[in-house]
Order: sequence, then C-alpha cells, then structure tokens
Amino acid sequence: MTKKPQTQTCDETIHANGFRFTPQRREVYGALMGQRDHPTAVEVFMRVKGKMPSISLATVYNCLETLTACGLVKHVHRDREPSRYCPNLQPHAHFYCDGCGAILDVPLLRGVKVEDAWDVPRRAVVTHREVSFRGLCPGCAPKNLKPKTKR
Amino acid sequence: MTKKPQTQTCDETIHANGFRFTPQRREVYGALMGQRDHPTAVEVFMRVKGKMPSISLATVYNCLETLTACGLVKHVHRDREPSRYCPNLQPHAHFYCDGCGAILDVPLLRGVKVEDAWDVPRRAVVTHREVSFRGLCPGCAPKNLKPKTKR
DNA sequence: ATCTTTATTTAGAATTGTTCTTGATAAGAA
DNA sequence: TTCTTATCAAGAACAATTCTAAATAAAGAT
Repeated sequence: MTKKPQTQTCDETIHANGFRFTPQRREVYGALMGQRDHPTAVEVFMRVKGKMPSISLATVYNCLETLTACGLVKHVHRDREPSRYCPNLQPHAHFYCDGCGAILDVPLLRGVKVEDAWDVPRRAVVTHREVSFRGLCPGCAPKNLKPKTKR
Repeated sequence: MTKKPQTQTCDETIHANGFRFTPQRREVYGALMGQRDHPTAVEVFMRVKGKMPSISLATVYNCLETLTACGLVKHVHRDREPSRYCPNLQPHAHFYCDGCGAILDVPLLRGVKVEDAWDVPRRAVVTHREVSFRGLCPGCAPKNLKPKTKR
C-alpha cells in the first residue's frame, strides 16, 4: 500500500491505492480530521451519522479500514478495548491518562530511534514500532498528589 | 496489588495478595513457567487440560487474571488478537516476526528509561510503558532478502 | 448518453475472545 | 466438625468486529 506523501491530497492517495473517494469515505475522513482526537468506530459513526444519516456502522468500519490501508489514518489499540483511530501521521506514542481518560499524542524526539533503547537481536529487521504510556497527565498529576475526596 | 519481590515464591505472593494457591492456579502457573513463551488462554487451557482434564476454560481465564493481578505474569496484547500471557517479569518489549510468527522478548538496555526517547509532557507521570516491534527475526530476515519460493 | 463491469454500501447475521451467572465444591477459620 | 467464603465448572451472555448477500453507485466502454 502506498503511503501518503506529504504533497498528496487524501483524494489522490486513495486513488493511488486503487480505491474510490466516495462520500462515505470523505465524511469518515472528515470526522477524523475535524476533531483530531482518537475516536472509536462507534464514535466516528455517531459523528458521521449527523451529516449522512443513512450510513451504516459496517460502512464506517470499511472506510476506516480503507483509510488505514492507504496510510491516511492509524489504527490504535489499547489492551482489548475498542479500537481507536488517529489522523496523526507523525511518529508518536500514546499516553493514556488514568485520571481523566485523555489520550495524548507523544512525539518521538527528533533524531531518536525507538529501538535504540532496546536490545533488539542483531540482524533482526524492525519495520513497525508501537509505544504507549499510562499514568497521569499534567492536569491530573497534581490533583492526585493531594487528593481531596480520594477514597 | 503487591508485586512479587524476587525473594518470594509464587505461593507466598499469591497469599500476600489474599488469594489461595489452588491446584488450578498451580497448573496454570506451571504451564507458563514450563514453556517460557507467550501462549494464549486457549493454549494454556490445552496444556493444563493434559494434567487436569476437568479444568474449564473459564477457570484458566480466572487463574490468569489472578496471576496477573499478583504480578506473577504479564498480560500482553497485540492489536485485537487474542491476549497472550508472559512469565517474564523483567522490563522488556515484544518483537513479532512477520516471517515465522515468533514472539521474542526484547530486554530494555541497562540504565535506559523508555520515555527518554519521547517528548512526554513535563509534569505528566508515567506509570506503565508498553512497547512492541514488528519485523523479521534474525532467522527470517536473510530468507526474505533472497526469497526462494516467494510468491 | 447508455450499457457494462466492478467497487462499494447496507442491514443483519455470524463470529470470536472474553466475561458473567449460577450452582456445586473445596479450603481455611472457629 | 461446622461455618464462611473463595473458587470452580458449564454454559449463557456480551461486545467488538467481520462476513454475507443483495442493492446501489461509480468508472470505463460502446
């Protein structure tokens, strides 16, 4: 699958991969790009349903899969929770806040390779990396140090 | 949940957490420790079934959850594939080989902090990290450079 | 423009891994 | 022992996702 070069539009990328840029795909992509967060398929479905009431959940799943295959969107997982989708194409990890449930994108520092911290077997070839953190976000960390109604 | 100090036995750790070390839990733990790989719940079930034919899959799930809660075993996830369980308690990542399906433990290099490679927001508190790699293991990487019957 | 071919959408059924429920069993405390 | 509670077993239930089949829409050919 051809990954999206920075210069291509979504439409071009989809066509370059042999798919059609249908209204459904446009809306699903728009729902991701409009709010650059990490919605589940159902959340995307609800967003798109407003503008396109006839769309079905199966179509949202199909569109998300197509967009993922084209490299326009990333499929992100946390344990076995419902999948989420992310329009950030830069190399980044995800930070899950145990306090408020927020999911933050954490950029890879410039010039750093993820596997440099790890004793990956010599001669193994790494093609994908996935990194996630859990903890308390800047907003929740202080609250938790001095809990008010903490039980 | 009390994590297992290096000096405690499995039995002691389980009791320290207020659980009983039942025959089922013993067998499930043994199935993990005997073959130090990354079996799914069903694979553990099949291993234990040999020694203890009356055990049920639900019990295997329960035992794995208890062992995980005690910190004796790690619950590992890859996308939405079936969960796997890992008895390696050292800090490590997982390497998934696309060639042969192997899952390798990749140790964290000594003295390194995972989040040093990432631009984690100042004042966020990181309590858990999960890292995985995908690619070709040392056995498969060379094969793939000169494919024989590759289609 | 019309016809043909193929991709896509839709709705609902099916699948899959996991969790829940219930009654039975077993373990530790008294 | 007897009581109390944890655990187990079997199967039902559940939730996210994928599949199926028929209808629709898009692109290419005539």
